[in-house]
Order: sequence, then C-alpha cells, then structure tokens
Amino acid sequence: MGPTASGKTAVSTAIAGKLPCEIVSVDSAQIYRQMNIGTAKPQPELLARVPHHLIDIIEPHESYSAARFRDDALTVMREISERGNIPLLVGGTMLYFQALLEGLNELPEADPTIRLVIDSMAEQSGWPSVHRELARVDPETAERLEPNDAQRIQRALEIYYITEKPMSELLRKPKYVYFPYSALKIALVPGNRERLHDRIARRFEDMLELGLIGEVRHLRDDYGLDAAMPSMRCVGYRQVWQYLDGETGLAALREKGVAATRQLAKRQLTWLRSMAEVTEFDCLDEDVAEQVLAYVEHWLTGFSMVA
RNA sequence: AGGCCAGUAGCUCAAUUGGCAGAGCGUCGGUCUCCAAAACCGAAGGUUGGGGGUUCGAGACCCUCCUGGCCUG
Repeated sequence: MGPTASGKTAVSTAIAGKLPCEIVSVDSAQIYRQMNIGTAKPQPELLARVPHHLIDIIEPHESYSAARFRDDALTVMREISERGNIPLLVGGTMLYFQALLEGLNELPEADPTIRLVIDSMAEQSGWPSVHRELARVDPETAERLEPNDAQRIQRALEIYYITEKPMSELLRKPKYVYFPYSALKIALVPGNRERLHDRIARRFEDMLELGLIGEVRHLRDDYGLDAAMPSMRCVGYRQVWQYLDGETGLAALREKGVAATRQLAKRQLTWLRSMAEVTEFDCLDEDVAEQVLAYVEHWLTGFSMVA
C-alpha cells in the first residue's frame, strides 16, 4: 500500500522478480482500459513479464465498486494460490483494501435509476433538504452525515428505498468476513512530504510529455464519455478534460493536475495512518525495494516454519 | 531621467465617506461500508512593501524610500 508516486510498482516488481508472486492491482483507476498514461499503469513489457490482475478490466464508460473489487480480488487470489503462487496486492485505493480485508455488510448494490431520482430531488431542493428526508427514515445515519455529503446521503437513501430498511440497521448485522489468507501489510510512505510533492510534480510533467492530453482527447472522441463519469473524475483526467473544454490554460492544467495529485496522496496517507498492523517503509530511501524484499522474505521463512 | 499605475495570507484578488483585514484556490489535519484517483468536514496562515506624518482611529489621506509594470525621452 502507498500513496500515489511512492514507487509501489518498482518495489512490487522487485518482489515479484525474486518470489513466486502474481500481482493483484488494488487501484480504482487502473481498472479502466485505454487509460494508461494518467493512471501510471505498468508498462506493457512489465505486464507481460510479471502476471498482473485486475488491470484493464472495464471500459471507461462503465463503473465499478468496492464490492465488485472484493469479489474479483478473492477470485483471482484463489486462482493464484491454486497455481502455487503468492498473491501480491499492490495499490493505493484504501477503501478496496478495507473491503477486501475487513469485508462489507450485506447491502444492495447501486441502482442507477434510483440515484437519478435522488439526484433530481437534490437538484430541486438541495442536498440539505435530501439530508432532512434521510433523517426522517434513518435518523442514525443522517446524524453522522454532513448535510452536503451528497454521495453518502444518496447511498443511504438508496439503500432505504431498495430495502425499506435504514442503512444503520443493516450495518449493525454481523458481517461474515471471508479472507482465508495471512496478510502481511506493508506501506510505502514518504519520510518527507515535500520530496513526495517534487516527485508528483515531475511525474505529472512526464505524463504530459508522454501524451496525457492526447489520451484524454482520444477517450472523449471514441467513447460516449462525459465529465461526470467516475473514469473522467480521476486525477489528471478531470483537469485535462477542463483544459480541452477551454476552461483552463496549460499553466493552470499543470497547477491543478499536480495539486489534485498531492491531495490524493494526502488522503491516502490519512487512511494509512488509521490502518492497523501496517509496517511502514520510507519510500524515499534509495534501497526501499531491498528493505521490503528482505522483510517479506523473513516473514515467509517464519511462516513456513509455523506451517 | 520624468510621468502614470500597482504592491494586502503561499497564489489570484476583496475591504462603504478613514471605523473589528476577508474570499477563492493552495497547504495541513480528519471522515470514509457497492462512485473512493470519489464525496465531505475542520484548522492554520497577515508588522496590508519599508520608514515617517495627520487623526480618537489609517490597508485607505500626506511625505519619503524600495520593488514591479506601462508611457515619454
């Protein structure tokens, strides 16, 4: 696990080069086909050399979810294990890690039609008003949500409309966490935030040089995409979209793209701080890969002795 | 060299006839159960370019210096 630009690909490649691993991507952006530059997807050469899973699994106009990730990940992890290999989970989408490791309560899946209905409610009277509606049917959930927290208010109401039960009640039921693996949790974190910011700026510049703008233009032309789709709200893509719309110039694109990436990294780090039993390594150390590899090898030794 | 305009938070800019210096963005911290690279909440941050003066009171008015831009030579 690690924030964007922390060097997860390099470290995981080093591990997979030494141990019988297959990589499972835990990344809500690399799931999209045709979105390569802006998601910092591993190069085709690397994808061919080391088995990767859950990359390029849906089209840019489709949507995905934490629950689907959990199912997909458990499936490929089982297949990897059956081949006698070790699943190496690599990514920065912490909600997906949490869904996989700690499970999810049984909740209905998203319903686009109901979401449209709730959206139009919000458009008419505003989210605070929808929040009051939620308070009527599920006061407990409304209590913990801000009146402007559009996505979560919408989700909670959606659950109520589908099941006729408040989300808070469904969350109280015990969840059956199926995770038949021993997890070694490793995080790559920067010992120095400013140096991570430098890396982020450099990497965004590299993406522009590699043709990020062309990639987004191509996506706009070839798919029926709009700016509200999850794929086009990804960091970098959203900012290039605004640039292509003429809303911002090139300098502003750079500034906004880099800032959005920094904010993403910050949120990922916040999440990592709250996660339990995670061993951290400084991603800025020259020899992180060796450190992590040694740590993993040591853990595997102990593990086979116990086994 | 002379004339004009500007200088306020990291950045872009507000601030009634002189009356408690604010906003957006950024930064930092946090929340997170089927959109999560999403969505949302909170906090910090100022010798108003420097110095002097007028005034009960100056970001604003006066003098002076500094910096940047434009015009004239």
